[in-house]
Amino acid sequence: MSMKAPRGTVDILPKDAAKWQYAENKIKNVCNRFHFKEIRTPLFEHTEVFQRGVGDSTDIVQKEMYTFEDRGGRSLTLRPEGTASVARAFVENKLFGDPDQPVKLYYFAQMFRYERPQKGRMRQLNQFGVEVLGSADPAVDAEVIDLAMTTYKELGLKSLKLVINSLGDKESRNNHREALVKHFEPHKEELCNDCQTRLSHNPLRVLDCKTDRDHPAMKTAPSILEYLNEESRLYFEKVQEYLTLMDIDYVVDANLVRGLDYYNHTAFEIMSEAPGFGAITTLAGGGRYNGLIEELGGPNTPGIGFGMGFERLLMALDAENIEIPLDDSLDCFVVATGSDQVNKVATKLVHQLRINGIQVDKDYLERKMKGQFKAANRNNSKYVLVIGEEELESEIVNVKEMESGEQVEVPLKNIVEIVKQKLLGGKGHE
RNA sequence: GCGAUCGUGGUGAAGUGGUUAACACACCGGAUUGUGGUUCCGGCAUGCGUGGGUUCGAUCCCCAUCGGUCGCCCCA
Repeated sequence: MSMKAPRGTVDILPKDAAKWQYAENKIKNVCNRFHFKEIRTPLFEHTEVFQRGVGDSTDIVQKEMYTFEDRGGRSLTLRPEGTASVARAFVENKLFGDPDQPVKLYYFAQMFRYERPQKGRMRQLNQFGVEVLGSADPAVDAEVIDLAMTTYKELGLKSLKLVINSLGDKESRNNHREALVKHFEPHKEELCNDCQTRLSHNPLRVLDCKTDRDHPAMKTAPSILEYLNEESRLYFEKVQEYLTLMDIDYVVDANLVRGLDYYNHTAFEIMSEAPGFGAITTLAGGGRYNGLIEELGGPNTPGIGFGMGFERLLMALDAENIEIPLDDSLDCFVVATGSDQVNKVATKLVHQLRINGIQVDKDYLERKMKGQFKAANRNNSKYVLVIGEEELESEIVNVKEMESGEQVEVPLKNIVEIVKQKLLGGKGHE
């Protein structure tokens, strides 16, 4: 086999696609109740959107982007995440001028990151995400977190852990940054290579390092929480108050540092604690980004959002053995054997049933009657209609209920009506 | 980018330096000349990831390459 899907991509075949649809519908239902509206942005953007939106110092921009030049010599990039695109769309379409503020958006989108694939990490991945633009109310932070937790809970997940932190506002961040550099500078030689560069570019991420996590200096490092100014501290407290009154359990982790440059104030991650989930446990991550819109040329507008990995969501459902209710039954299968004329009548019958709202299929491989019944059986068909030479002549069709094996004769012209009645009479059909 | 491991038919999987590569499931057909889920019988046509090398001979040995899986970094 020479034609293969590119590395890090997968085909989602019908059996799995049904699960995706199920989860998507559940999530859309939650979004609707939270009064979020869908937004769809392009699959690719000018590279600059991500360089400025996500941040030049991030791993995503530095080594994970699918960037290419189009025929006009423009540098374009397949989106590696959702927030920058939505922010760009917000600015470009002047949504800040919409009387309905804040603007509450959600999206389902493919993302692309050039990485080595492994469990829960693909080069093309799917995310459900949410962005709220135009409000700096801590209740919005709580609402966004609530939305994420609600979707997980309604899908049946139980082993969840919500971790939150505050990165503070610009002033707090700068003060903390200085303190961090001062703290780690004397130990610089003892830290790993990555951390040595992090120290100058983004010292916050040193705290996140797993190689040096046991270094003594790590434990005595200044916590961001101690450097929050009054305003930032109060903000963070408010967010926690709201979470508590909504009965959302959380853990504060001062070392939670999100990888993207644009975050400030609230940062959070939701992880799965289900056994056998694999090395990667983060299901969703997000945070507040109050300077981003301005950075992209819009007015000073606060924002917050999260991205939720769809593949990881399905993995988590699997890890917790949550059955997804899938209806793979078929209303009706038309079995036809005989002359060309029989096939014509059968084809017309199938069409008529379908336009009358009935789910129907038939054989297209010239199988024998037995084979056609097997096919009907394989497709969990509730009813089988048999048409052959005899039926053609008498204009009476055999309607067989597969489960009971009962069979009745129905005049061809009444068939749609009768099948409809039977399906409605039988319970469980929607 | 680094590391480990694997790569046999539609699927799951045995296997060996040497004329016909098991078995199971699935699928199709027949027994039952127009009725399924059980049973029995039969069929499934140059194939052992790809390219080199060693050898009289390689699916099996060596090298390379591609790909899958898992892990590191980082993240969804």
